[in-house]
Order: sequence, then structure tokens, then C-alpha cells
Amino acid sequence: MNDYHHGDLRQGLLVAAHAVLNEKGVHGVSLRACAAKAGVSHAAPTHHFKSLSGLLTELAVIAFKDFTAALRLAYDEGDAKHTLQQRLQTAGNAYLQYALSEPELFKLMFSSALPDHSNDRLCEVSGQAYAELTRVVKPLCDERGITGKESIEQAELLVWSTIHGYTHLSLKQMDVHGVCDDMKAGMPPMVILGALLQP
Amino acid sequence: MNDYHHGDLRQGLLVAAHAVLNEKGVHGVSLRACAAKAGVSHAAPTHHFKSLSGLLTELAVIAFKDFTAALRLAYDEGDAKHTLQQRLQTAGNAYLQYALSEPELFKLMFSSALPDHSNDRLCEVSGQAYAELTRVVKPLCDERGITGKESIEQAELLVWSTIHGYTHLSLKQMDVHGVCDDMKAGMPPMVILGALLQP
DNA sequence: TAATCTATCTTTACAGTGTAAAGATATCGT
DNA sequence: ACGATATCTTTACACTGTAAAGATAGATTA
Repeated sequence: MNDYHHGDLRQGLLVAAHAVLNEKGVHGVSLRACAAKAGVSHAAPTHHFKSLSGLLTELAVIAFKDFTAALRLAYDEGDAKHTLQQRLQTAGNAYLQYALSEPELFKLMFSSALPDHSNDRLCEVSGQAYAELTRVVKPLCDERGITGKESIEQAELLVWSTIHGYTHLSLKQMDVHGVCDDMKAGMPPMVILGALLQP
Repeated sequence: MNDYHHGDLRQGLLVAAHAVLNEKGVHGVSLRACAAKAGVSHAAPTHHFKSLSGLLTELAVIAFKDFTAALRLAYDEGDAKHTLQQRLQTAGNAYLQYALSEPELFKLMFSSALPDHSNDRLCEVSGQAYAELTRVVKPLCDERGITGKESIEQAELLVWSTIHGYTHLSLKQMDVHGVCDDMKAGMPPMVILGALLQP
């Protein structure tokens, strides 16, 4: 006698997908492996997710929410006793730390192919993560006398680029050379970049 | 009567792989599709490349060489008549422009899964691209009074992170929303970031 | 020149993948 | 109690990478 009702297979598949992702990596995750891990037949996921992309998109949505929460927590912790620049550095470190604690999930979130990045909900939650990371940029621009909507948006873009780019590089280093000591130290002080790029 | 000798199938497969990459995207490239495009049976590539990963690794190696050449050209063009900071901005623009001109190839180069990033030759050519991009950083550090090997290396890392991160973001925007007007303008002026991060 | 050797490609085969269609089962509502 | 519906399974098919064995063309050698 087979169990025809799992209880909450949708959630079970998401948990299984997360596990398979961590075991086999972003490229090794398959719909059938997720189904097997959840203890159901290979075709069962179809009834809860339209496709593999659908399952991974949903997993990415959940991950972005966690990610945003982690960024928010780090931002709210060091409140008034730090300078705005220090808080930006802290935000960058939180970004990096999340990626290092959930490397495969992070790679999935920013994978170019697997999840559907045109999905509305995914766009929304990734936008929220972006907003959370760049939350300190606006006041920092005010402080430095940078005005104009366009300049502020460019500042946000560049801040995100720097932090995300460094995180991307760290993950690649981790893949090739294993865990490195430099990573526990967090991001390099971005003030160095400031010295290099100051007008 | 079948042709049992292609002439230069190795090169033919690399050309075919590039074509398939541009047609189907990074995730859509398959060994069998490359073989079909090259006009040979699906198992022929095995004798020239150990696997799909081997073929794509070789393609990435070639791409990195082109990439490095493009960066070097841009660097050598604007020589003495620009400030070091302007030359850094130029290098960043060249980085972005290559990615926008060969988006799928660029994505392949930095794809976490498909090519073998522990491959010695791939490590070497990607290292050369990195060195070319950050070539201006050392003299810029001298100019700004940044000394110490570690600080200079951190500066290089942060510069690469900013430029690569912005490029990554632009490609994602291109995937989701199509070609955008902002891209032809190149990178935002990194001096904005300097104003934000100055000590 | 003729035979053999070697490199190159094809054919065949197998395990794995996503996904669609149809069938089986269990729970829910009436 | 019984039919409706949601949920899962079975079956099927067209793909994928890759290994093994067979066929062919060109090169080498006697």
C-alpha cells in the first residue's frame, strides 16, 4: 500500500530541494532527486510546481526573504553609535556572511538560468534585498553633499556592485581553493576604495 | 558515403559551441547540439574534448584571451593624456562593453558550474584578465599614498568587485528587461563612489 | 605497390533528465 | 454512502552525457 497523501508535499519539496542543492550544488539539482528525497514519485512535483524552474524560483524567493531579514538585522543592530560609513561596511559584511553561510542558495539566487528572474514575486523580493542593502546610501549621500536622484541611484548601484562583486569573487575562490582565512575577516575596508576614487 | 574526416573538427566544435551558446544561452548549450552544428555525429566531440565541461572550458579560455586583449587595447589607447582615475574608468567601461558585446560568452566565463575553474589554463588566462584590469591600480595607489602590499591587493580586489559587480548587474537587467539605454552610457562615474567612501 | 597502422568519426547502448498524459487512491462534501 | 476533487503513481517520450565497439580514411612501412 502506497501513501497517496504526503501531508505537505509542497513544503517537503522545498526542503528537499534545499538539501539536494547543498549536496549536489546548483548544477546538480534535479526534479527527480528532489522528489526522491521527499519520498514521492518523480512526477509528483508537477502538481505543486509547474517545472524545475518553478520549484527553484520558489526556493529563491524564500531565500531572498531570509537574506533581506539578515541584512535588516545587521543594519538595525549597529544603530546610532556608528558612522554611516561604518554602517555601510557592516551591511557589506552581512551580505558576504550570508553568502558564505549559504553558498549554494546564494548562487541559486543569482544564477542566470535556473530560477525565472522575470517572475514577479522574485523581482519583488530581490528588489527588497537591494533596498535593504542600499538603505544607508541615501543618508550617506546627504552627508556627503551628493544630491540629485540620478546620482543617488548611481551611488546605490555602485555600492551594490562593489559588495556583490566581492561576494561573488569570494564564492569563486571558495569553490576553487576551498575555504580561505581571508573570508572570516569579512570584506576589505571599503574606505580604501574611497581613497582611490576620491575626486 | 560519409565523411570520416572533418579537417579541423576541434576548431569546428569550438565555433559551433560559440554559435549554440549565442542561440540557446549558457544553460541551453549541449554537446549533441554542438556536434550537429559542426555536422558530425553526437559522439564525435569525445575524441577532441573529454566532456562537455572540457569543451566549454576551452571556449572560456579563448574568450578570456580575447577579453584580456580588449582590456589591454582600451588601456593602451588613452595613455598619457588622461589621469589615472580616468584611465581606471576607461578600463571599467571596456570591461562592461566586452560583456555587453558577448553576453553569453561572458556569462560562460564566470559561470559557476559549466567550465572547470580549477583547470590550470583557465586559471592562468582569467588571472591575466584580472591583472590587466587592475593594472592601473598600483600606480593609482602610489599617487594616493596607499602603501603596503596587502592594502594594494585589497584595492585591486575592490576595484575588480565594483566593475565586475556592475557588469553582472547590467547583464541581469538585459536578460529581464532587454537592452537598456543606460548601458550605452557605460559605467556610472566611479568618482561618486569615491565621494561616498572617502575617509 | 600493397599491407598494416593509427587517427578520426559513426553506431549502438545505457543511465539519467524534464515533462506530459492517463490511471489509481484517499480525502472531503453532501 | 456515494460522488467529486485533490493528490500521487505509472507509463511514456524526447532529450541529455558518455562509454564501448565498429567502420573508414589517410599515413606509414615493408
